[in-house]
Amino acid sequence: MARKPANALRLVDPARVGRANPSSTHQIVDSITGAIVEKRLMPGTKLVEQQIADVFSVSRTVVRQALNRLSRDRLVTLEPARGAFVAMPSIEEARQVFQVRRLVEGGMARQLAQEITDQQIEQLHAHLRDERHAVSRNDVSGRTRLLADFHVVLARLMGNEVLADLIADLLSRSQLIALMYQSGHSAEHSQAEHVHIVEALAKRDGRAAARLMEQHITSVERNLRLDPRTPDLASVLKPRG
Amino acid sequence: MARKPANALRLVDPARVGRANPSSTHQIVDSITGAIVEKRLMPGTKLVEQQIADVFSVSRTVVRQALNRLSRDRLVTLEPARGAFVAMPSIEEARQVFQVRRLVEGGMARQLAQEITDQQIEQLHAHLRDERHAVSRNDVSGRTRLLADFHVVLARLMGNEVLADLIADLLSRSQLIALMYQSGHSAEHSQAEHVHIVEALAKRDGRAAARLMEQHITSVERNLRLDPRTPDLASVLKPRG
DNA sequence: GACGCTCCAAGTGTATACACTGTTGTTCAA
DNA sequence: TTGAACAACAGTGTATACACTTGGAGCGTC
Repeated sequence: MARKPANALRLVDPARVGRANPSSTHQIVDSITGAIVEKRLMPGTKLVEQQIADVFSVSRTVVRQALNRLSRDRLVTLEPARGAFVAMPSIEEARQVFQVRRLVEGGMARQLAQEITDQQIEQLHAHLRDERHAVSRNDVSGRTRLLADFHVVLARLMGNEVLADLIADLLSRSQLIALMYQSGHSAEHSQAEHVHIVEALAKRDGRAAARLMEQHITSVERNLRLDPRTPDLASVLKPRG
Repeated sequence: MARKPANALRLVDPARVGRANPSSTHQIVDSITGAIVEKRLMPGTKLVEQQIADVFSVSRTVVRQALNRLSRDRLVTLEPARGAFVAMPSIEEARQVFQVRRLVEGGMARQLAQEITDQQIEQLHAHLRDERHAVSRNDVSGRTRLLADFHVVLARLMGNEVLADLIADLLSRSQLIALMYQSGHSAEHSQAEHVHIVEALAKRDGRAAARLMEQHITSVERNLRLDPRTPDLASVLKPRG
């Protein structure tokens, strides 16, 4: 391997070359995604390219790629010549996302009930156990993740990558929405609903599974403060009173 | 309008400034999308950045943005350090896309039947007329577009932008799939199925609308040559014989 | 004092430079 | 003749330079 340096100066750390590249772009995307989901970056926050570049010691080129990718995930919005901002999904958009989720996940539950195997049901029970532990331990970030993962796990059981990606997408949007319109939904409640859904699946009752899934999503939505009478302005301006 | 040149040298055509910017990136995306959908670029074709840059007289920077955007639409795949290629969706992926479409569009039809207005039904009839004309005129590209648009029009009637975007997405993937696995589906057949769907919607029969939509999508899928026994290799190598 | 204007700073959009990767073709030894 | 090592090249990945836009502060005018 020891080949002579055809070029005297080598600006890139040779150790990084050839490694399974955690692609700095991807790393930045993950970092910002995490920051948004964990409320360290609030909706509306401006994301200045150079600042991010400095943090990660890369050029703006890479940061821009990351921001573009984030904008396709709807986590940030890009305003031409003005910059990137943490997305602020509107109430209308929030409603639409939940409507689509009812449609997609309801249908998925109905179908899954018809083809689920005993082994897969056991997987779901394992997941429910994890959820229950996180909830009882009051592990907030863990339980949030697990409660969201439940939906992706179901999608994966369908063996349909396209569907799983789609649902993962809707979920990340849901989480931004939940964070923006402060969800009052209790984790215990969600967890209980998940249990009911799995029960219906175990009974191969597609009708019930679909209905419960739709109710569950509706219940999550209803616990958001999607009230047009109190526009975001209110909560934004209030603190100054 | 005649404002004095504050800066002696102005490298950008002033006429473009301030206009509704057709954003060169977007223009490139559209161009390539069109070329793929209209079969001028076949699946697997390598897209060399500099060549595209030359064609549009822009830098690789802009081209890379466009390619990134296209890759998120699944129309091109990016292979690290190797380049961009017109996507070649696998048979498995094709099946999954159609399964998701049945799920989403079936559910959409069911729901739409419950809330559709007379005026919207008239809109659909108008669309069906356009389809029929294009089919009878043997306007291939026009009818392809209209037959695909039918599904997006339905989505838009739901007044749900998120859903409409989702379906538009699935459709563009379907079109690439159709083009890759040479669809033998007749336009007349598709058109007739659309008519049946609209009839069910007009009767507010959600059950039937959903069933017909699912059958329609299945019928389109069945007419693809999704046959694992004849791998793409065959059609790719044949021309050289 | 409100309005408009000019100028400046911060930040985005695009072009270009250059290091690095992957590939192909060539040379040479077995 | 085959195959390995190597050299050359085409093309991608990233950094950087610079033009342009936006927003706002300072300044003069009414």
